[in-house]
Amino acid sequence: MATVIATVPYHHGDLHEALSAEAFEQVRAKGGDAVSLRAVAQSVGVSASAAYHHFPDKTALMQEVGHRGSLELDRRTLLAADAVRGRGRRAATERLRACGAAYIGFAQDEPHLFRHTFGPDCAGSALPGEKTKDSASYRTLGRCLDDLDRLGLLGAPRAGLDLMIWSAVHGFASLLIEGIVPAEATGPLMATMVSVLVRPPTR
Amino acid sequence: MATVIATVPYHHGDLHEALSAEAFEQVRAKGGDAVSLRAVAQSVGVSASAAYHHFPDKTALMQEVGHRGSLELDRRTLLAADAVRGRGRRAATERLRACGAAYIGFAQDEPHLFRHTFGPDCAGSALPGEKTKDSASYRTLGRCLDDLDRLGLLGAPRAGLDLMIWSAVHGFASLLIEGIVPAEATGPLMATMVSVLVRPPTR
DNA sequence: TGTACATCAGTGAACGCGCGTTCACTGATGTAC
DNA sequence: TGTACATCAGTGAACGCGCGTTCACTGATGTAC
Repeated sequence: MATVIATVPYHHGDLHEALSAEAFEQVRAKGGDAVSLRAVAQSVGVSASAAYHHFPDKTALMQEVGHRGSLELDRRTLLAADAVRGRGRRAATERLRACGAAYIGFAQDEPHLFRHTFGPDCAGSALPGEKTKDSASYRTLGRCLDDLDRLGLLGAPRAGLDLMIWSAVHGFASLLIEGIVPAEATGPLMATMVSVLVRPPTR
Repeated sequence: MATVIATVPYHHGDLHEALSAEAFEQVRAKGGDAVSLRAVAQSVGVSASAAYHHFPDKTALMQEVGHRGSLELDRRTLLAADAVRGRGRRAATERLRACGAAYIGFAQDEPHLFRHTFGPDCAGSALPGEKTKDSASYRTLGRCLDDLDRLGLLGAPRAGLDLMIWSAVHGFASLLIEGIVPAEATGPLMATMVSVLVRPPTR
């Protein structure tokens, strides 16, 4: 019977990824302000200075966390929208509602991540080659509006609605996680949005 | 001719107020995260420990800053709404637009203050006897909607519109100050809001 | 196949910093007699 | 009117802390010959 001695290898393998993932997890759990580069390095089992071989400074690491956060938000909204099948009025309406609810749900489930992702340390400076403006979650909301538009259900001109609904959903999510607005208001808010945007059925 | 020796009095007069005002100013200029109790005390010309005769801890001081911030926001929105005179369709519509624009303008002019006021250090815990929910700026927006409603101009049921418009304005302001959405979009956003909420003139 | 060597990814000690908060203290104030 | 004294609002030194970042270094890796 051979004795196997598990050895921690001197070279990590993919320390960049490991640091980024650990930082993400710590931001998720404690919030961006409470995360230090030292703590992240320690959790990964590496000296703090090792991080400087992979990131120019702490800011860069934190920005990558923000990027991961927005990917997660994108994933959730897309998933919610795709889960609603059908091409009719009912489906298109429900899709918009579900997409908005998913956005808000992300903030509710992961408030630290949400704050960090849209906070001053991340938001302004998107990752190279990306403008946050055309984030996937924004585009997903837009596609829900397209569906409604195609069915002739929008009560107002299509242009500008993207931004309005994104603003409303984002603002509500922000107010919600700070306790300024109650979680129970989420359903009613999305209902109001729909009732304002979607023309009532002609019968 | 008498020589007047200006003496800094040992007792300050109103150190609570002075600290609060100085903290407000520093948050305004540098952002909440960059403000330390020590720096505030020093600016006022007092030892850091003196602050503890007036505030239980730093958090309490910062919360008071947040309160001042929301008062300023209230002041601006109210001022903007009141500046629009008249009782007709035109005035009511313009009043809503102006009120929303003032909210956004506050964020734009004082991003640090805006972030701090609605940030996790302040928002949740309102000052005793106050629920942030019925903040004056929220109520001012609501009164603009009331005006429109009274004229029969709302295209959707009145209930819920307050929250929707507040969310939209707040969300847009948040996205704006993080550079995610351009300042030029402010006008179009408010135009979209109006076009969505206000029934077109029957002619 | 074996060896010298350049390269890269780690280490750990140190620098320099500012922070919130506590503590024993002292100077000023105003009130009771 | 004068004085003793309790009260309150200051002081400044110290505690204990964790932080981001730099630096000279060393261990592992892989490639050229």
